[in-house]
Amino acid sequence: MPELAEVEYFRRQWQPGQGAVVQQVLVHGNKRIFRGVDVERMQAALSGAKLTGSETRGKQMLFRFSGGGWLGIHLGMTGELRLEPPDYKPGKHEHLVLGQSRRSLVFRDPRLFGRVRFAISREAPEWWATLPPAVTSDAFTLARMRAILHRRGRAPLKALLLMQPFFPGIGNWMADEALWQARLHPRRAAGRLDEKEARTLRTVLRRICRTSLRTIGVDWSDPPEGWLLHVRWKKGGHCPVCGLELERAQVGGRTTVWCGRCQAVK
DNA sequence: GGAGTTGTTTAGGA
DNA sequence: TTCCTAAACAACTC
Repeated sequence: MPELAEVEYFRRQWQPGQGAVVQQVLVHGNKRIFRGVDVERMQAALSGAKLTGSETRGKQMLFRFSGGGWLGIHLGMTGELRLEPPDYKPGKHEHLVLGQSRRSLVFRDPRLFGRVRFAISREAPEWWATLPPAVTSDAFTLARMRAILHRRGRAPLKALLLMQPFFPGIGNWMADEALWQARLHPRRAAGRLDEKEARTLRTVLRRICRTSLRTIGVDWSDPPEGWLLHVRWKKGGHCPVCGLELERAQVGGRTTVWCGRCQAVK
């Protein structure tokens, strides 16, 4: 499920726990989810620590704790964060529960594609500090957009937009949405865009990120009418602009939806 | 029962 | 060396 805005939504779910002390840290099972983490050290460090802040970058989340603990969470394909009552006993797919006096902060992920990281340090850990600039940030300039298109010139646009080092937070539906709004065919080679198309793609990407953060990211409300998102899951869905039945095929290894008329190949 | 899934990592070939 | 693709990971729904 989670792309940029969904990740932000889930980060907010733990917001009521900010400022409160974690009394108990429950970890469920073996778990590839915790690969690379010294789980006992994490449990020791977070027990008695206060949750002091959190942020998202792309699909990554970081939770900061008193005592220098940093908890990184990636939701994978099916992860979610939620609140449950105090003394909550984790179910089968609930891998991490931070028990506070008034609530439990729960990380659930049935498919185990998610990932937990942990560090103790003064500054944010290296794997966090080195993440690329947000698509919505000032650093995501037109020059940067052009450089990315040039550097991965042979990649199909759809595959390029899914590369997290370049477009942090963009996932399958956002990539399709952006290409549809920019009227670009998903199989177009990145290096073949002209100046105007590159500018359009950047503008559209930034708007989609900002708008979905203000809707989905806040309360899971719907993005604007007329977005491809509202029809892309339905089989036999039609283009919101021209009404033509949408195309559907694998591009860049992922199911891709586009309009054969509005996004005609050049 | 089989196909498909809003993500990432890795192996292997070009 | 660099870049790209397909498979693997795992559990659920249709």
